[in-house]
Amino acid sequence: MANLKYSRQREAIKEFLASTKEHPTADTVYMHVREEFPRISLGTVYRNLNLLADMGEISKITTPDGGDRFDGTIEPHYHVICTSCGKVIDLYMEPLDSIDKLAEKCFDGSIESHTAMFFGTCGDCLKKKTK
Amino acid sequence: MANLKYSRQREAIKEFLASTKEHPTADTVYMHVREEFPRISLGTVYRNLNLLADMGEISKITTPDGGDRFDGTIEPHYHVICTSCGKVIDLYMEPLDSIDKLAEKCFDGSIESHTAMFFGTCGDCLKKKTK
DNA sequence: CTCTCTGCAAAACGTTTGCAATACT
DNA sequence: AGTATTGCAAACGTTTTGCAGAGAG
Repeated sequence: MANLKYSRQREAIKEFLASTKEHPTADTVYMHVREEFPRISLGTVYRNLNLLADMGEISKITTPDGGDRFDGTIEPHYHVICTSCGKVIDLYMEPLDSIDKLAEKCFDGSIESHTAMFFGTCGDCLKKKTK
Repeated sequence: MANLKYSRQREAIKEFLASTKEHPTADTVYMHVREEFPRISLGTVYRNLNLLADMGEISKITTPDGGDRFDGTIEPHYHVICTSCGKVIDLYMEPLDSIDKLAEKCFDGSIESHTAMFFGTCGDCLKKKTK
């Protein structure tokens, strides 16, 4: 894990993720980074996204509707998926660490972490519905 | 949605799911149902799993390590994925409805539901580690 | 010089779909 | 008879991988 060499492509991927609040798919990252590196390949994008996620520098979000999404921040937070427009939205609320303890009581084993994801209608879509 | 005809294959799929506490992938369901219906196709298994999930008769579990899993019960409960053996284990704890309200306070929109999934080491794997 | 990283293309993987035949009502 | 469902095979979208060459240390 320490045998890591610098790569401009990886840096660009990281920078792009840091610059957006969206939660791009690997393909979207590819499209954008390609503006700076026209010859970059999708394979390289995937390799670096996985590498960065494994190193804990970015996070990988598994969604129920196929196609993982990536998030430039590893600050603990949750996500809401808008059931109307499909957007993935950051939800900064206090980490629900307590539910791990709750879960542990009901589980034959030991809980290390959790993920949670919310479904609902985002502000923009709510407005459109009211019209 | 009301134009639904009985099918022995669908019934067998439902029965198999009801008979197991595991959380089989579509392929595992296919393997088992094939014992009774040797000519059933994977496409049919997928079509029925999705149909049953849409009707709310079974549930579909999205996991981070590719390959959805299916659960014969729709009773609200959570799941733990063992980081050691990969098993998906039922976790019956009081539904965390309160976290929806918590989330709503931090969200510009309205929350309808949530999913949560835990990661940890199951009892069996803990024992093996102790040895 | 060595070892990692890249681009490319092919393959793997899980899932969906079009079609003609079959089963249900 | 009419229509939902099936088996089959092909297609799909996403992700991974093998390889030879380029780039970093």
